[in-house]
Amino acid sequence: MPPRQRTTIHDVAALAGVSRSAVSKAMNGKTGLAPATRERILSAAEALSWSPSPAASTLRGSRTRSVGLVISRGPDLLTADAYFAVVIAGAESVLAPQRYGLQLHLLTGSQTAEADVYRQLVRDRRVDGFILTESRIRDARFELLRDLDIPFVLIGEPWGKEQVTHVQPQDAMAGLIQLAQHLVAAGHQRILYIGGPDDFVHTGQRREKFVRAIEAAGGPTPSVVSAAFDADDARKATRAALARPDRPTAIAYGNDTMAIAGQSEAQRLGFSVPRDLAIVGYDSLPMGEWVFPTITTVAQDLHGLGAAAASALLRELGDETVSIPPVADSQLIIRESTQQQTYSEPPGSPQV
Amino acid sequence: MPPRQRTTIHDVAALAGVSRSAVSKAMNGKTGLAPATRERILSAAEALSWSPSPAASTLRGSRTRSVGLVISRGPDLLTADAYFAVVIAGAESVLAPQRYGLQLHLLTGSQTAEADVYRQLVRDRRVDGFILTESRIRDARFELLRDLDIPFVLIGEPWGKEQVTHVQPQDAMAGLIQLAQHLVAAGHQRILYIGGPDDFVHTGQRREKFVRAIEAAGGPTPSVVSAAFDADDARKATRAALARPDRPTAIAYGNDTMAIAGQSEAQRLGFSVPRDLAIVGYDSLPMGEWVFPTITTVAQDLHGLGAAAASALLRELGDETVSIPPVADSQLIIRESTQQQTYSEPPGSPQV
DNA sequence: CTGAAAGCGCTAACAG
DNA sequence: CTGTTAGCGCTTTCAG
Repeated sequence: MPPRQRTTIHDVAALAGVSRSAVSKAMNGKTGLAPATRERILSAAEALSWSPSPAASTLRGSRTRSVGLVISRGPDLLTADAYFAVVIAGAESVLAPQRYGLQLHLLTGSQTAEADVYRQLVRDRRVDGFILTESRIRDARFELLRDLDIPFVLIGEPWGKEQVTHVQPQDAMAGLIQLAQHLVAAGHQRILYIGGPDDFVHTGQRREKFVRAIEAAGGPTPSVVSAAFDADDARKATRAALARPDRPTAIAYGNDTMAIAGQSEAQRLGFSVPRDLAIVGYDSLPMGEWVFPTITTVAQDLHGLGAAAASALLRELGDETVSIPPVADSQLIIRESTQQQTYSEPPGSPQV
Repeated sequence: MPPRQRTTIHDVAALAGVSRSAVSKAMNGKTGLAPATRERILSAAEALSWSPSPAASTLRGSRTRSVGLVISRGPDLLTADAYFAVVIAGAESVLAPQRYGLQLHLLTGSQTAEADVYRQLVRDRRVDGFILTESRIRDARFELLRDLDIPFVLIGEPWGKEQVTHVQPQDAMAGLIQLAQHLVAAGHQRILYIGGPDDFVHTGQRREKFVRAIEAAGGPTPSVVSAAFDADDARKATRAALARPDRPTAIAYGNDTMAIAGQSEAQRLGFSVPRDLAIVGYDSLPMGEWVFPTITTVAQDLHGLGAAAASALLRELGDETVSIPPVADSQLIIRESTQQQTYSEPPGSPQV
């Protein structure tokens, strides 16, 4: 007795009493089929629980039904920013129902290695398009992917005047305005912004928006410094800031990771948060709720961004039926690290 | 002028002056080729920077050159345990050089959804095998994947007497023994172990090993409780434990996430760590170094586990040439949360 | 040790 | 509106 045969387009065609090309058309939503016929084919496929073999379609020159996501970071930052997990889960939530897969590549190496990964993925026809995260200044990926002639969607705002399909929150400013009002209402006189590395587009934007929001709220113009998005740098920057006689009464960080590390460093130096110092982060990673005090932050709709990016990409790939889900505005989440009465005078030196 | 042709096996055959089947053999390491010929073919492929089209190979009935990793967790835990990122990076480090891709699926839903994902991935011939993480009690995935007749490798020890290929640290006990000696040397009289949920295999093992290690080191038999691996439960368990008159002088947690959340809760209750209470975690996630005090933990070679799992899977898939890299022993990392002089008497009540 | 030939399952062009 | 046909690029017998 021969082993059970894999069901193919042929079986479905036979069951529906049509030709294989009719089945193909039905499955790919092409025109040129009587609605009744299409219906019959679709239910035959359903009955046989058949769907086109991605390998065969790919070989034939059509799509892979798979999208690529390449993440390139130092090994530590990878674990640091659980950021990605949520974005991926969001993307998955639209990809899976459309029977698309996600090829993930986690790189800890150089930029040329990154380019090679893209190139190879395209050359091997493993993906139909890419989702890019973390928009960079002078982002080399755009040109590369255009050369490779493969669609892509960026999460975040592209650098400069680049014309690239991208998704972003409706109103990225919203949460920062709330944050500014919150800080100004608390009466902070000296506010420091410790931002991430300058090679990301969002870093500068976030910083500028923060400064603008504080000014708009009638607060003192914040001073700003840059760190490297990692814990070590955030610590150093925090220590330096707190050593100054005119030390800040509030520090805002470019992300939650830095805020957590910074807050710990302040505590280690003997400062009490939020009594001596208010701390705020950005992203609203769950982690911010596990530390003491819990960290006030600006929540981004990371899941929504992942879902929107995936949808936009599917549209680029020709799936006109997919609609792009809205991304929620950013939003202030007030937690313990800023829950304090009005600051009028700088707090006394901490006892160490 | 016609558009540039994709280079195929034909071009390589022509350049090397052999037949296409010879090229195929050379690329797949099959026997039946003169070493010199093989050499010539390989360099021709190199020169044209050609490698077999995965789609064509797959269609032909050979492999996909892609492995699957399905992670199934609540949305919060996903971000919580950056654990995965390291494992994936480790796997990638062996997959990429072998030109294998990784299909990632992040699920936040039910177990039946999980089974469907496996089934579909296999049916669509999207992967050649799977890497499984987080060995579970009565793990249903084994039977499913055996039914689907697809190879897989488990990270961790399988449940019960299951015969499944798996990878694990050489000596998982090593770090716990060091930890026990460390705690016992500090003179702790009452030690509590707050473990993770009972549906994972490693949870029970870790707990038992910890208890055994403490006893072996001459310490007091620890009491144990289970939480849900998430921050909320860890907090609750911690609060309950600290409310008792015979509260512990040291709490060991099943992972760093819980330890961080637990430590914060203790601080919120007014306890000073490590003065009133020692805290230890497990995993050595970078996050443990960002909080104050930094968390003593047992480091696992997560990257090594990912790499070993990927290698083992490639071997299962017939790539006899890959060797399985060693996984480092677990190892105690002493940080601030246990750096304290000897405990003789229970500390006084904290002032709240 | 090598080459010729068949076909994996699908899609798109074209003829009916 | 439907059916026939010709490959996509590769691997694998099988005969030389």
